[in-house]
Amino acid sequence: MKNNVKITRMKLSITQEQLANRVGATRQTIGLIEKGQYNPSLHLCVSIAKELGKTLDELFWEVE
Amino acid sequence: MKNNVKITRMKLSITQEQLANRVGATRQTIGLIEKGQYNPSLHLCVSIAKELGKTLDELFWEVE
DNA sequence: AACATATGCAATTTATATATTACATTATAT
DNA sequence: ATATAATGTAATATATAAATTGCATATGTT
Repeated sequence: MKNNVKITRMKLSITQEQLANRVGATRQTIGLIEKGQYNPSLHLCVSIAKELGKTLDELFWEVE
Repeated sequence: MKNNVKITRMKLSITQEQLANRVGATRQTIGLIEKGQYNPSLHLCVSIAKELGKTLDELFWEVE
C-alpha cells in the first residue's frame, strides 16, 4: 500500500508524532502507514490528507 | 462518511452484489458504505474506485 | 395475483486496524 | 563522545471493519 505520506510530511518538516497528534492517531500507526505495509481506514486517510494539505489522490492514488 | 459510490454505481447500471463480487467484498459491506455510515479500508476504497472508473477523490473527497 | 430480483437491516463471528507499552536503533546536536 | 530527539519494531489489548447467515421490504415482471 505505497503512498506519499512520508515524503509529504518531511517536506513540511513535521515529525511522525506531530502528525499523529494532529490527526488523532499514534506515532506507531503513522509509521506503519508510511512504511506502506498497512491498510488504513478512509477516515484516517482523509485526516492525514487534510493535515498535510493534500487530497486523497495525491497521497494514495496509484503511487508507484 | 458521505460518498458518491451509490450514484456512480447506479449510473453504470450494476447491482450492489455485482460490485461486491468484482471488488471481493460482500453485498452488505457495499450497502453500508453507500449509506455512508461506515469507515471502509483504503484498499477497499481503491478497489471500488477502479471498478467504477473513478479516482479516490471523485468518490470520497469532500462529498457534500 | 404470484414470482423473482434488488436492497435494507439485524445478530453473530472473524479478521484486522489501531492503541498501548516498551525497548532498540538511528540521526542530530552540543 | 554523549545526550536528546526521531524513528523502527515487537507484544499484547481493544475497537471496529468485514463476513456470514438470515429474514424483511421493496420493486419490477409475467
